[in-house]
Amino acid sequence: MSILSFNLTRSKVMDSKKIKEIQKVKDKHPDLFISEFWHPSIATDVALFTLRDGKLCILLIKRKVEKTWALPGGFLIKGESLDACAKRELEEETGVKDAILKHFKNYSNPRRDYRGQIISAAYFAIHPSGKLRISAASDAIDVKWCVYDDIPNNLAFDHNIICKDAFKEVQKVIIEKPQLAFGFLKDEFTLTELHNAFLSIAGEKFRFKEKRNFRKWISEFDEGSGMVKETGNMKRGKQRPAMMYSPRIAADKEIFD
Amino acid sequence: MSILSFNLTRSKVMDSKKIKEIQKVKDKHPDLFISEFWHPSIATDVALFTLRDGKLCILLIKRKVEKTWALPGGFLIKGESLDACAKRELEEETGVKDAILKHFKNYSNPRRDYRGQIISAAYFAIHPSGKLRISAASDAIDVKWCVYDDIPNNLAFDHNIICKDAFKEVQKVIIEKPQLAFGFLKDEFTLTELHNAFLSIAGEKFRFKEKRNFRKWISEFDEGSGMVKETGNMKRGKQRPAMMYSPRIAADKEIFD
DNA sequence: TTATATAGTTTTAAAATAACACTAAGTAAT
DNA sequence: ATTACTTAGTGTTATTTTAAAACTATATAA
Repeated sequence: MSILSFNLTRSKVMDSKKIKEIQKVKDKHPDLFISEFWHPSIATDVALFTLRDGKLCILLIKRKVEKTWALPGGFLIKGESLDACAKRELEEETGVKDAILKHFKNYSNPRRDYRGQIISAAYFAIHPSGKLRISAASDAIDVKWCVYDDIPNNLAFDHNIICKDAFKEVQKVIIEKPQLAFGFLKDEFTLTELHNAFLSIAGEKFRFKEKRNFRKWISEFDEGSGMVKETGNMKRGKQRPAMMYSPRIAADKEIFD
Repeated sequence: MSILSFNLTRSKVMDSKKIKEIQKVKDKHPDLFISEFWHPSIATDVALFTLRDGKLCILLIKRKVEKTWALPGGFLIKGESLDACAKRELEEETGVKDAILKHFKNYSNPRRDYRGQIISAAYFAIHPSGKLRISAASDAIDVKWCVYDDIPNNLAFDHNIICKDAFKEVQKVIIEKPQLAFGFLKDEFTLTELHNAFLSIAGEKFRFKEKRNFRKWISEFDEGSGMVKETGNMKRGKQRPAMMYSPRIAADKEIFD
């Protein structure tokens, strides 16, 4: 199969200079060009959520090429699973290694990306804001936390839709698997902080809007043994100190079976 | 170690040196990356469920090459979305055009298919058994309905796992969105048939095991307007005739938002 | 006519949820 | 030191939802 026939997968016609360039890269990296038949590209996109000052925020990067804000993400590497790809992309762009990360939907409209047919396996991720050390990655010229309600409506590709779907998914999952809330918090937290996490994410959809009902539910969770345990430490601020807690049930990936 | 020596069979994520090397090539030839670099193959697999004599059954095909039973499915065609691919494959193999069809998980272990790195977007599908006209498709030498509990444990690739996951997903969805049960039934049905559908699929997980509680729930569903409506017809058998009903809420794809 | 099989109905007990108001322990200001 | 203020923390009751239980009705078959 000649290199020219790869053009069939592209809308633009290449000039001879470009063809030479391709040939060079192909010669140098033959195993990256093993494909004989047409395949789509496949990438992962990650909607990373956190809470900052009680507000739900999402991580956005500014794309080098299009100069528009977008979700972090990137292409699958040979020999890699999709989960590993999402984890790697997240690590590369944010330094986050231990986020809760879960696939929730594929986006495969053949015209969703102007560069060609690129299937996106979309993930949501959750991390406490304190631990983040965001570093602009190679294919990004800027990175920022964006309050969820203030997401610009012109994100790259279909990323506005992905953001909305990801948020809906997080709302759904936090109600089905409340342990997910720990993902937003640090190792130790007060019950008020935990309650606020539920209210910030699920809002009206969360059953226990009242402090007392919430605390009762938390303490009776999982056959009465409780969802959290006291750490013995107190959080001291300008008012009455609050008991601090840590999860009794792990918040990591096992909550997804 | 160069990119060239990267081994396809290794499951581990590339180390940072390799990633940097690849990134360099990507940076140097950004527009080549999409269509020219290595891509995985992508396919859809469909777990098609139905009820036969009150028993949950799944459609299996016998693969021409490996001579093993497997789920129907196939490769994505250029310009096609994943949903369209799953729908097409299902139509080609079973003649079913109007099944409920939903993606639930990706399978992307790089060694899941001996032929190479093939990502599978797995779907579950639901259809009443009466309407099926199964026809052996091009890459299958046999097709059959298999009682779910009797699935052979040596299905092709990771299809045993996909079957289990699909079943768990159907159980979960039928409880969250009870309209899914209509997918197993014909246009008209009795309340006993509807009840049996819930019990056959969700079993112990279904809340309304008792006839009277089930009927109350059905009639009060959706703000008291009821989940079904009488058609005026009666089902006549060897015993007392039963009123027939049809869905008041559509069972089609809209139930998935 | 009688036996049998499935259709169809109502009430009560138990459990889960929702609604409700006050006391406790710290800080900041006077 | 007293007072005002802010957040932490706790029990009880009404309401709603769910679970569990027995009997009558209508057809066919023998």
